[in-house]
Amino acid sequence: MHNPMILRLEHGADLTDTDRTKLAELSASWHSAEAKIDLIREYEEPEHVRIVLEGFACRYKILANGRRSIVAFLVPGDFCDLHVPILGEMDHSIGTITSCKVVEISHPAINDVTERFPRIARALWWSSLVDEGTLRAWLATMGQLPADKQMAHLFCELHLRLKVVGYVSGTTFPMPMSQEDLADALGISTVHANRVLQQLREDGLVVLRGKMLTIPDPERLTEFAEFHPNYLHLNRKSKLGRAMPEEPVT
Amino acid sequence: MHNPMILRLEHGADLTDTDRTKLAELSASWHSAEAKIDLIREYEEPEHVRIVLEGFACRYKILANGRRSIVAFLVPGDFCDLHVPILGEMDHSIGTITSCKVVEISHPAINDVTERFPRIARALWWSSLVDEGTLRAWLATMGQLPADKQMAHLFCELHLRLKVVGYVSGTTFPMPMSQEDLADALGISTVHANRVLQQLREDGLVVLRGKMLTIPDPERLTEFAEFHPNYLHLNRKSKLGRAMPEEPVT
DNA sequence: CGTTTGATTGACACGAGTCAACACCAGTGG
DNA sequence: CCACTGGTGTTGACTCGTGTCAATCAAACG
Repeated sequence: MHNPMILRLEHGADLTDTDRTKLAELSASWHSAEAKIDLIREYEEPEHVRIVLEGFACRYKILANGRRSIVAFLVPGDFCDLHVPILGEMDHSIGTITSCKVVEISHPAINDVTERFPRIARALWWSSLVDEGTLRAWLATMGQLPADKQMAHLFCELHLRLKVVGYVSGTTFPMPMSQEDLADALGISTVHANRVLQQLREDGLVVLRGKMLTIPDPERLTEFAEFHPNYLHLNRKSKLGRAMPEEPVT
Repeated sequence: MHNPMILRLEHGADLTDTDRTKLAELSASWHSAEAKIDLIREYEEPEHVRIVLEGFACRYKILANGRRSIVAFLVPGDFCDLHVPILGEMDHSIGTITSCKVVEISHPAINDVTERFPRIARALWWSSLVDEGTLRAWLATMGQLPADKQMAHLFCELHLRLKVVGYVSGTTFPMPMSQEDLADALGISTVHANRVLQQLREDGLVVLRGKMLTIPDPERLTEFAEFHPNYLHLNRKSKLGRAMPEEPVT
């Protein structure tokens, strides 16, 4: 099963084959989105829930001074707007970073699924709560850690999240964010993002070639970043150490 | 109806009298908690869901360097750990700021209510999603705004949230956080928090006497802070302008 | 009343922002 | 095929917001 959404949701509930089949069915028809476009904008009230099946995107807000603040990265398998059926209006925008494959599911379809498939409902609930935990972790690191550790923390998180959906081979994974994206996510200037990234490379903590990032010594990076993955709540499955099949994905 | 939880949840769903009665029943038996103690600690798996009926508390994380990061303030009517039934382990701690009245509801009781009272279920879902929106707003302001605007933004938010639960009279409301609390929430040093707060007072943006904060000119403060309350998703009810009864609470 | 916690102040250091230039592609079009 | 372009990454010089350390003051408290 290569569907990243399903791979991820497995961590949120004990899915059955029936559940998986239903999820696969839901994500069968996707459409493409270009890189660097908005999928949804703040104040809109989207008609459906979207899932990123392939590619990278981000949640962001534009502040009054014109600056962009990225408040989350979306990787394959992530939901864009599970909250919309309840909240109505978007309180942030979602934009693609790379080109993406996106699934759209109507609200009625979501309601139907959550009513008929309680384990899926639980997994969606879990997914939303993990997003919340991730926000808390970002807030804590952004508030208290210097920029180099923040960036290292982000890389640790991406490493783990991408491993879950099978995008990591060895300790190498795609990291298509530009330095501006990183800067907007960490709340620093692009110039500073550049310097911090250089420092991490000089120190041998990360290797960045093309858009692929390699972590030569994950333990060292984890310690440096003060990264504690508990907020991702992946413990339902075995430790992830090498428990996940390492299937490189194009 | 003076129950702050109910006042708040009214914004998340169209509650009926039956719903309100049930909610009142759930929060009938509370217990007191002292100021400056932990209600729940990270890594624990609490047995029940807690609600702050009276008093102020905060969610926080302690980082490896020993610093405390406050990632949310809890005001009367807020839930402590709605997510625990799904996530299991806490990924942060909750500590009181003032003494509090706290309600504890067992997981089975919560499950029972959400199954039998769909509007309440929807309101709880809403509550959790608003928490998430608030985290996004904090992350954006913390990342991009200077400390003085951050603090002003926090005051605007507290003003509105407390107005919903009837804790605002005129434009004055309780603000019992110490400067250290504010500093830990904004990710700045206590010294800087002190100076920023002084500046806001000098500029006449806020008046702080005792533990009561007054906003002489809400519009001016809102503009200064670049505060957009859309992330609190209170629009279900009328504008809140003076729609809320102004009932000062001790 | 001493003791303690929280608020305030000053001097100094440093992380990070800003501005501005320049280098390095990849894509485009003549 | 090669200039031109725009996006991205890189670098240096200077400024400024904030942190740190340390001392003092004020108010709350047992």
